[in-house]
Amino acid sequence: MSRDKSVTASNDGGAIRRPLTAERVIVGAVALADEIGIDAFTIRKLADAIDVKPMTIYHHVPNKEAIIDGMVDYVFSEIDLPPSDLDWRSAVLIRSRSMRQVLAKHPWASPLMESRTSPGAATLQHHEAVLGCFRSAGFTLEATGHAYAVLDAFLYGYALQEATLPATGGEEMAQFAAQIAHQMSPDEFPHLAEFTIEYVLQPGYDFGNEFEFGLNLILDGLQPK
Amino acid sequence: MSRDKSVTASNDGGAIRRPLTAERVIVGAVALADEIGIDAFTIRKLADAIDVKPMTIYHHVPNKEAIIDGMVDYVFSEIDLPPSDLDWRSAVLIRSRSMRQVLAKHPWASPLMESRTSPGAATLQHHEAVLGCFRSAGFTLEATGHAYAVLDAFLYGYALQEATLPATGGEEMAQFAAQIAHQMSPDEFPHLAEFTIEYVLQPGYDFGNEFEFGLNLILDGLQPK
DNA sequence: AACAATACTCGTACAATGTACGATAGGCAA
DNA sequence: TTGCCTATCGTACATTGTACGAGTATTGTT
Repeated sequence: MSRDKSVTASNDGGAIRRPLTAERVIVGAVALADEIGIDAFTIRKLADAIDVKPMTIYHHVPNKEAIIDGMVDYVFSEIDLPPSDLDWRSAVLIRSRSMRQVLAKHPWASPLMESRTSPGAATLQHHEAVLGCFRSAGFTLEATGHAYAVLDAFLYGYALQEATLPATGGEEMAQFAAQIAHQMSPDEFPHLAEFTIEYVLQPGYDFGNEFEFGLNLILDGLQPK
Repeated sequence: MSRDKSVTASNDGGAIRRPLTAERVIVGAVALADEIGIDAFTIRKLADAIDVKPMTIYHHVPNKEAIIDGMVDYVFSEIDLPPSDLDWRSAVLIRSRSMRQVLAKHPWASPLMESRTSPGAATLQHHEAVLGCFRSAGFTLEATGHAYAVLDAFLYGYALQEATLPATGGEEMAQFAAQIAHQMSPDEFPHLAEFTIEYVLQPGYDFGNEFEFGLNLILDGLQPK
């Protein structure tokens, strides 16, 4: 707001003022969304974050939708591809764990990733690699379709659930569950009360553990057919 | 549903002008969101849809967030609970299929249902019934936690995927896939091209079939422990 | 060196949104 | 009647995405 727009400053007053690029917009957008969430994410705040004025952004990107497309593709680019020199189970395990980690870092991403209709390059490369992993292992096209559908449904759904939790296993978690528990009477919801108090609120509980259980269950159920 | 709390049934100038209620707001909101999607859903459009002026709504509901909370709880209320007189597998199958159907009717719902922090009555009743179903079947608390986590991750994730598709198995579907296929060169993405052209675009293909496969795979992997 | 074309940056403005703040009108009790 | 409560609404304001065009810096051509 009150920044002196250095008309002077031959070398630009210390800060390098290289031209903005679409990529810098996207990277800044991802960082901002991580910080304040997708709902609070606005063009004006993004402009502040990357230190330009709002309308500058529109010279590098057509509109907000395109920014979100770029953010999604960026997230895809962060996910490790299944290594092609391993058996399919190990390879899928690796990319699945990586995907979980990435989606946990960007809680806003999961609902968007499956709902974009114009995939970027990284998105296509990702799907290519996963499909290739199954096909090379001898999965039929049908078996591949089955496998990919269940697996990704689980991964996206799990990310969705995990995104709600404050911080798995921590103090906030207990506080959160306790607040929920407070809203229900044990008479009306006996199983819910039991589950919350005698399981979720117990010291060792960590929702994160459910991931490996589910992932292994699904992988156990898949075969090349 | 068809409650009629008309204090005075006497006519009101031709059109029945019974007072607005919070429930009518919610029901109208769900219908409107089904029609135009959650992003386009605004208070003004909702007001038009239920034939009042925008600010009238705020006399029955504190704000837009509360409307969304109500919408989510309404969606939960539509899902069949697992019948308590069946074995756990059949009971869970029924509620899962119902859930899929309901979430397909309300494509905007899945990302919201897992991210609300103030559950309504129907939401609590739903979780109570599902937990009770597992517990009554002899599942330990831990096994119940595992089971519920995988299962719902799959259901929400599947709903997310299904929400993207235009209309499964139809003409639009093929058109959609063809458009995607157009964006990728078969040289760069051979597996993606193969999968799309020789499987997805094939006459008999219907993504909806993946649901039963995944659901059964998961149920097969669950046990009371 | 001069100058035109181009590439960026930004100020201003507008329509659409959520919603705060009353102003109103009808019903009912006294 | 008078006064109060409930439900509806008109107006207004801050916040959003972004169209338009005016500035400034950079580059290419001569």
